[in-house]
Amino acid sequence: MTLAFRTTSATPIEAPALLRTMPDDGFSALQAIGTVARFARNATIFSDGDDADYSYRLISGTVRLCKLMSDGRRQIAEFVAAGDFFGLEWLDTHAFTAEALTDVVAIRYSRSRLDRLGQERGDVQKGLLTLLSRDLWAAQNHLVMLGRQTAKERVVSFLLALAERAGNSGMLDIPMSRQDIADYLGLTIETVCRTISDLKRQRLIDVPNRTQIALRNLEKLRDIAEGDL
Amino acid sequence: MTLAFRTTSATPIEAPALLRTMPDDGFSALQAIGTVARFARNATIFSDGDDADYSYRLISGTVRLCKLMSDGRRQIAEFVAAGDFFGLEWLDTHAFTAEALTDVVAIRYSRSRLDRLGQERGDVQKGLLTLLSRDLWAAQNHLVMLGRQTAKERVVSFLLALAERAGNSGMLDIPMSRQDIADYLGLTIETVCRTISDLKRQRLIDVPNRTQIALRNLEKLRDIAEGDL
DNA sequence: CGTTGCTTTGATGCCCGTCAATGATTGTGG
DNA sequence: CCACAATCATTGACGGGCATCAAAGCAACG
Repeated sequence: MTLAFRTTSATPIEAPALLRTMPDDGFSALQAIGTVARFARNATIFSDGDDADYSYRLISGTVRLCKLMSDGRRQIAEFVAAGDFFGLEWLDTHAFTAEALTDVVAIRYSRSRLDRLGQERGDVQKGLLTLLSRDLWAAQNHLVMLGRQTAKERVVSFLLALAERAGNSGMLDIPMSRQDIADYLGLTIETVCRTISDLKRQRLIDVPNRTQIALRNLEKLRDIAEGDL
Repeated sequence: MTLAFRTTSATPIEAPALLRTMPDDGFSALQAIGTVARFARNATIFSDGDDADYSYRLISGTVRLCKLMSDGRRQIAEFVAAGDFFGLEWLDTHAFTAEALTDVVAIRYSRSRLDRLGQERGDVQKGLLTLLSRDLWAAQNHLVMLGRQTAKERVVSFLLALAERAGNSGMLDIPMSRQDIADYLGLTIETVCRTISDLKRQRLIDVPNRTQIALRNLEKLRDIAEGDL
C-alpha cells in the first residue's frame, strides 16, 4: 500500500505544501521510535558540526536552519514548519545549526534506531529518500533566488512561498524577524524593510503589524517574483 | 547502444574522487543494473521538469546542473566530476537540467530498477541516502556563498574547491567557461574575469591559459575565502 | 514610564552589473 | 596553410542597486 504523490505543480519555484510530509506508510512505522522533545524560543536544537545522533520532526512552532561564517555573517538555509522533518543526516555530523524561532515541540528520532528501522523496512527508507529529495529540490530553488534574483523578487518570492505553505489564505503570519528574513534572502535588514514598505506603498500588500502581512494582489506579486518588474 | 557495465579494480576513476563515490558494498550491487550512455559536448542529458526515469554516474568528462528562469537568467547548482552521481531523484521529475560540458561517458540507472534494488538491499538504499546527504551538504555551503560572500571570496572559494577535488595539485584544469563559472557563483562574466585578473596581479595565482590556473599561495587564498580580505 | 530590542526611514558610498570595445583563441572553408 | 568568421575572454567607463552608517519610531516588559 504505497501512497502515490501528486506533483502537479506547473511553476518550478513554489513547493506544493502537501509535499512536505512523510508518505503515510513510512510515517506510521516511525511513530514507534520517536520521543517528544521541547525547546524554548531561541534555544539551539543542534549545532553545525555536532554528531548527527538525532533527527527531528516538528510538531509545533518554527525552527530555522542556518550556517554561520567565522566573522558572524549568517545564512539561513530553511525555515521549518509544523509537519516538516529536519536534521535528517547520513553523514557523521550535522551540516547546519537548528534554532527554535518560537517555543517548539518536536519528535526526536535517534539516528541508530532510524538506521535499523530503515534496514528492516524498505518503504521507510524510501520515504526518507523522498524527504531528502525534497530538501534538495528546495535548496536548488533557493540557489536561484540568491544567485539570480533582485531584492524585490526575493522578498516577493518569499511572501508567496509563505502563502503557499499557509494554504493561500489572504493573511500571512510571519513568525520570523526581519533579520531572519534578511538572512534567508541574502540581504540586509534595511533592504528587506524598504522593499516591504515599497510593496505597501504600491498597495500590493498590507502590513497591519510586524507579524502579519496580507497579500492584496497575488497576480501582480507573481509577476514581480518572475521578473516582470 | 546499451552495453553491460562491469567494473574491476581497474576502473578509470581517480583516487581523489573516492570521497564522492558510493560506499563500496552498495556500489558493487549497482553494477548489475547500469548501462553505458554517451553524450556529446553541449548535449542535454535531461531537462528540468522531465520525468525522473534515469539517474547517472559520471565516468568521464564534466556535467553542469543548472536551472533557468523564464527570462534566461541561469544558475548552475553544481559541476559534476568523474565518479559523481547525478540526477538521483525520488520525486516524479528532475529538479534541474543536466548538460554535458565536455564529451561525456556515464552509467545510466533506471529509476524503477534502482527502486527495486533498493527495496531488496537496505545497504544500497542507505548508500543512496548518503549520496543525497552529501548533495544537500554541498548545496547548503553553496547557499552561504551566494547569500553572504563577496565576489572575490566566491571566486577564491571556487578555485580552492576545484583544488580540493583535484587533490590539491598546484595546477588546476578548468573545464568550464568563464560564463559557467559566473553562473555558478551568481556573478557576471566580467566580474569573474576582473577578479581573476586581480588575483593574478597580486601574484596569488598564475593563468597560463583559459583552461588552467595555478594557485601560488594557498594560505593567503584561504584567508581571502574566509573573509580576512 | 523608562528601558530594551526590533523596525523603519534617511543619507551616502561602493561593489558589482551594464554597456561597449578590444584582444585572444578556435574552427572553417578556400 | 592561410584568411576569415565566430566564439570566448578581457579591459574600460559608467551607473544603479544594495550595503553601510546613523537616527528616529514603535512595541513589549519590568
